Amino acid sequence: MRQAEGGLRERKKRETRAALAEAALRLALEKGPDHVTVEEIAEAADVSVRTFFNYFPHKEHAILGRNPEHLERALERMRTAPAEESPLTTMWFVVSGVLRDLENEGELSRRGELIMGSPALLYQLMMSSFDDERQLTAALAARMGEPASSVRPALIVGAAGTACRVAMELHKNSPERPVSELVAEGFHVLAQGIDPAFGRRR
Amino acid sequence: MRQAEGGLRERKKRETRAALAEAALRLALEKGPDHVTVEEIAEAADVSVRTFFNYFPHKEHAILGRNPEHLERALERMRTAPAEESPLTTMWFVVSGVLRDLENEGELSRRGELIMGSPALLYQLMMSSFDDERQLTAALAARMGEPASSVRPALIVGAAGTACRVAMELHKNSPERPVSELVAEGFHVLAQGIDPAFGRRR
DNA sequence: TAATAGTTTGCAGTGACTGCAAAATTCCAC
DNA sequence: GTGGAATTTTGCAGTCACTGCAAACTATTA
Repeated sequence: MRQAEGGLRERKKRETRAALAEAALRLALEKGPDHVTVEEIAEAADVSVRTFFNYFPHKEHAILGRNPEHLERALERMRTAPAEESPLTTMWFVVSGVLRDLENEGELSRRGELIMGSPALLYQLMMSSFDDERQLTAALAARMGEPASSVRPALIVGAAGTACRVAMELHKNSPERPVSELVAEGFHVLAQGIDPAFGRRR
Repeated sequence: MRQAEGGLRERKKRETRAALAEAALRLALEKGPDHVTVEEIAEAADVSVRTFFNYFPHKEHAILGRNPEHLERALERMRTAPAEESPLTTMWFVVSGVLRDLENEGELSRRGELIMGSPALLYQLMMSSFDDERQLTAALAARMGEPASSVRPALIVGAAGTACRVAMELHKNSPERPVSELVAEGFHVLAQGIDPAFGRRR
């Protein structure tokens, strides 16, 4: 019988994965993401290099240590949102949920600057974000009763992501403003219209 | 005396660069971006592999073959925009200028689907876009008389980029709608407010 | 035409990543 | 417990991207 949770095998896999992610993050913080080799990470987690690649497709993925639960919870939040909630409001709750998750795990401060300081990491983060965006867009379009090919749902999800990225970037230069505050401001600007005078003379 | 344009040396450099970019694009279209090796590209352009890396930092950069003139023209457009033009309108002209440039070069159709089909290319494009974004943001913030740390200019530039990306993605699934039309729709949605009901019940 | 400055190239090396097949480990039925 | 099935780990060989270095080459210019 297949036991997905309790078995020794499953537990060991979780442990190995966690050990690799932890080692990757620690070493990246210590030595800078570009100066860590997969060999070191594997060694620190006490497995072979080959095993590392059984768990993660590349170094960056391990450092990012993305938690698949976040996306699941985000999609769940979207599915169960009250019908009368407007789309960007839903995205707002989704995003703040993820931010809260990250803060609870202490990951936000720990990984934030690391990511923003490394093109390779930012790139991989966005890469995996695109997958998420696609799923979120599909879910949001469904919620809004719009076809998958319409611009608005995709733009809402994309712009929300942009607001997060911009917030992280600005936070890097103005650390006194917390990310969540910057994100909130971004959402408000988006909501009201980024530029009401568009196409007209102001 | 330094002669930046006419010299044989300069011309040869331009030719080599063009030959490499052309070979990279042709081979990527032929065999798929992931199945081209730098060795093949260099061979097709009749230079050594090492020389390839003197011109481009990585394979993707050569395939993208980004034209630095586009950014320059974009920044120029922004600098010379009439004072009474609203920020997103300025971005609109900037973006349509680039789109027109790309269309004139026949690059849009040729590279568009290639890029959207390859994660590595899309990431690389975005990465180089980030640099552009930073410069555009700075220029736009200056134009708007806002500090570099404020959210709105960064969000306008970022959201404009998102509109372009979303347009490319949607165009891939609905080729009958031209990219420029999708971009235009995106800008209008952004301008009016992506979600006027944000934070309220609708 | 000779010195100089800039470009190309080969070479050696590091490091990411993959496929394959053998070895080790866990699982499960008996 | 034990044995065979299923799964995971590992080593190994190999490909490819990319870098630094120093030698060979080529255009420039005095």
